[in-house]
Amino acid sequence: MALDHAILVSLLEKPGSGYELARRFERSIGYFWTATHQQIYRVLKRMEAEGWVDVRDVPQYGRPDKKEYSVAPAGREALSAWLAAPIEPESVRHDLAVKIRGAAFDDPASLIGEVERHRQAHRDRLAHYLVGETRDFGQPPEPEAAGPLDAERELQHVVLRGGIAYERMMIDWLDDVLATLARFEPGTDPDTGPAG
Amino acid sequence: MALDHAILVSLLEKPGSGYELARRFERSIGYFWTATHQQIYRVLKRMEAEGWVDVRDVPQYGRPDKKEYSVAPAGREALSAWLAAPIEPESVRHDLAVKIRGAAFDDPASLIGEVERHRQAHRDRLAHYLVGETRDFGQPPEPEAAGPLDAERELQHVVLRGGIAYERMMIDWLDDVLATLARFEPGTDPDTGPAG
DNA sequence: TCTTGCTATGCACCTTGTTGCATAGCAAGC
DNA sequence: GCTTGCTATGCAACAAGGTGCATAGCAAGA
Repeated sequence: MALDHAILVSLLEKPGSGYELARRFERSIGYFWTATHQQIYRVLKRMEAEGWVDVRDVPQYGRPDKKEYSVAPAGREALSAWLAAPIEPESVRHDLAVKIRGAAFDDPASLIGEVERHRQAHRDRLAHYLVGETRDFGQPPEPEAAGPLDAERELQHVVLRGGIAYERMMIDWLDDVLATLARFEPGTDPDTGPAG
Repeated sequence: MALDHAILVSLLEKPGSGYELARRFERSIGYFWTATHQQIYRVLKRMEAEGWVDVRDVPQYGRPDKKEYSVAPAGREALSAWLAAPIEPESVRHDLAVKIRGAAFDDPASLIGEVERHRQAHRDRLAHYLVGETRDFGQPPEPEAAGPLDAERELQHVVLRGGIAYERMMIDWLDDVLATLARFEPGTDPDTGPAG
């Protein structure tokens, strides 16, 4: 299970509470791994029991207290072991591709609106990534650290570049899909005919 | 749940047994939706109980008999309803991206072999797609059917083009990842130091 | 005062997905 | 006769993920 490891990586990048992790999973990490706050709290509890993370109660003023989690040595070891073990290339699940092939047995043209909606979502996400890239990686590292490479920064950047490449590819492909769908007349259900 | 609908689409393209569907999910459909034979048999059973599919016992010689499933009218309606309902853009889960960001806290260079393995898997899949594209879509549709568009064929092709674009994007990105990882010295664990 | 809304944590239940195993027909080879 | 291997279907148990709901502190505004 990689949710464990995604949380460990996030906590190594910066310790935080379950709530804060859930916010991160709506942003940066969430671009390549999704999780609800329920899953996160559950996994944190289990990892605490296994000694992978340490907890610290943090009193707060003006808002409820929180539990700040950080990675324990056993957690680092578990992450190292996972990094060293080979994993299978991801198994994809594209609902939209199922819909597109399914549209052949319904009305292809009626799918155009849905595809446009997805295209817009990918455009929005791309724009968001590009803003983040300029903000976080627009300038060269830090003025004083001209020598050694900052692994955390460089690797975060290459993952972000992957996200950007993915969104661009998706937008181009969805344009292709739209052009293909547009070649069909509305109401061309192969079974019920043009009249529905 | 889209597995139901993926199975319905596959059965509309061609009726078949659970076993045959499982084989398809290792090939064409499996490129954008994965399922084991266990899931398929379970879903087929449920869809049969709901009247979405019809079953026909097919005696076979030289091998065990099979049950051939086909889509019933209620199944077509369920598929139509799903096609008309908006879905959320997919939630991605990229283990490899978690590994890449995690490598910043371990030895980045030690991830090179794993990334190369994934790159090769994507090259293999791309080659496989391209062979299939030439085989199935290399020639224009059918000589006699020069008039109306074949929705099933065109939409299968645009989905395949999406798979091809995805694999090409991944290969390019993994080249970028490899170039990035190569800039780190082996054994540069930020905590244990170069000596390990 | 009451409501709204954000922060913060968590339980219970249900659905999905995965793993391991079991059964059985039939063919081919040793 | 025995084993191996492919076709074909399925159960049981478990792991993972998702939905709905509950609780609670605190601030701001109607």
